[in-house]
Amino acid sequence: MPEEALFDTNDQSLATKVAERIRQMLIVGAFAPREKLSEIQISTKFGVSRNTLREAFRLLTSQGLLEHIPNRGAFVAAPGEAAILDIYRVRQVIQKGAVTAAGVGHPALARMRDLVLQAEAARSEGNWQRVGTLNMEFHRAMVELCDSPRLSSCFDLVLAELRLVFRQLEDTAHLHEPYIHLNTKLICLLEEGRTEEALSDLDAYLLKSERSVLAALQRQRGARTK
Amino acid sequence: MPEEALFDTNDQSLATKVAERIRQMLIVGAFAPREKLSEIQISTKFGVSRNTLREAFRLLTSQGLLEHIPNRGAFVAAPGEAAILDIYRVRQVIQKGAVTAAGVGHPALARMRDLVLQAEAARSEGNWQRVGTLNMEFHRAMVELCDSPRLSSCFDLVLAELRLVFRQLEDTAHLHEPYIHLNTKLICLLEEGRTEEALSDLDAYLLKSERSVLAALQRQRGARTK
DNA sequence: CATTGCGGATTGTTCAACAACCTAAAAATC
DNA sequence: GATTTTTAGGTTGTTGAACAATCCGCAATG
Repeated sequence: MPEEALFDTNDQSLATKVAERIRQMLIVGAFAPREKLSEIQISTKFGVSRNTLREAFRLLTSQGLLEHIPNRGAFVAAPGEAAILDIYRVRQVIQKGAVTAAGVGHPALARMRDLVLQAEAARSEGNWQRVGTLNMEFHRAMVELCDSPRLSSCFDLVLAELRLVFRQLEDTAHLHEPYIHLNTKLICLLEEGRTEEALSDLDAYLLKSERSVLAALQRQRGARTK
Repeated sequence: MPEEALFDTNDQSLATKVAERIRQMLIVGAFAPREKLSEIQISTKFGVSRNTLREAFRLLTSQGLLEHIPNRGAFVAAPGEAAILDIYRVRQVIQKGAVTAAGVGHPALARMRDLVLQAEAARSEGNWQRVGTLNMEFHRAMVELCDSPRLSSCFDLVLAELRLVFRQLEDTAHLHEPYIHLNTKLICLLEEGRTEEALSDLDAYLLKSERSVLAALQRQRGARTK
C-alpha cells in the first residue's frame, strides 16, 4: 500500500487530482496487477471522502486503468495476451495513419529527434527505465504528426495500458534496447519524407515489439505457475 | 428539461445506468447544445442522489459528451469546426486502417451489406432519420473489420460526438442521402477484396462528408446570428 | 457605461447511515 | 474426511444532510 498523498492547489477538482495521482501510481507500479483498491483504505490514506474517491475511480475506469466490478470494487487492470494483441492492432492503425498524414517539417519530428538523442544518452548511462520511457514518448510524438487531439488521447489510453503490461514484467531492458537504432532510422526516413520506407520499418518494429512483449509475458507467467 | 426516467434492474450500478440514460438523451437531442445540466434538477428528476449523478457525470465527461467546468458544472458538449475537423481526421485514420486490415469474408462485411439494404428501404419510406442512423452503423461496422475492441471503442466516442453535431443542425436529410449509393459501391469493392479502390472511395466520402457537415454548421450559425 | 459589492444559487466535498452484496469461516451433512 | 450449507463480518453502493467555496446576476455607485 502506498503512502499518503498531498495535493497542491490549482483549478482542478480534488477528484480529478486524486485520479491523476492514482494514475501515476499505477504507471510506476505502486499497486500490484489485479490488486483490489479498497475505497475505505485509499480514501483514508489520501485523506479524502469515499464519494470523492469514487468519482476518481470512475475516471480511471474510463481510462482502462482500473477494472470496476459492481459490488466487488475496483481492481488494477492487468492486461493479458488478448489486450496486448489489441493494443498493437491499435498502434498499427494509429501510428501508420499518423506517419501517412505527416508533413515534412512537422514540429513533432524535431521532438522525436530529440527523444532519440536522449534515449542514446540514457542507454550509455545504463538507465534502461529511462530508455523505455523515452521510447514510449517517441511513439507518442509520432502520433502527434497527425495533429489530432482525439487520436492522441486514444493513443494515450493505450500507452497507459501498455505501461501496466510492462509493470507486470520483471525485466524490460531487453524490450527497449534494440529499438533505439530502429527509432533513429525511422526519424531519418521521416525527416526525408520517405514515407513508404518509414511505414515498412514501423510495421516491422510493431510486429517485433508485439512478439517480444508476448514472449516476456508468457515467460513471466510460466515462471509464476511453477 | 426531460421527463423523469425509470431504471430497470440488472447487474449494472445505478450510476452507470444513469450515465447511459443521459447519454441516450444527449444523442437524441433532449438537451440543447451547451445546456447546463444542473445537478439538483437532474438528480431530482431521476430520483437519484447528487453523489450518484456526479459519478455518472464523470463517466459522460470521459466520453466527451459533457464538458465539465470546475465550480460551474457540467454542460452539453457542442462540437464546433475544430472538433469536426478532428473527428474526420480520426475517421480517416481509423476507417482506412480498418479497411486496410480487412480480410475477405469478414463477418462485418455481411453486417455492412445488411445495413445498406436497410438504408435503401428507409429511404424509400422517406425515413431520413433512420437513414442517418443506418449510415453511422455502416461506418461503425466498417471499423469492426479490424477486430479491435479498443479502436471500436474509440470510434464510438467520436461517433457520439458526431451525433451531437448533427443534433445542432436543423435538417440533416441531405447529409445522408447521397451516401447510400456510395456505401453500396464501397461494400461491393470490399466484398471483392479491391482494397485500394475502396480506400480511394472512402477517402472521397470522408472529405465530402466533412465539407457538407462544416457547411451545414456554418449555415446554421449564420442563420442564428442574424 | 463601467465597476464594485452583495445575496442567492449551485457546486464540491465531507460525513454518517443503511441496505445490499460478497467472501471467508464455521457449522452441518454425507 | 470431504463437501455443502449457513452465518457473520467487512465492503460496496447509495442516500441525504450539512457546509465551505465559487459563481453569477442584479443593484448601487462613480
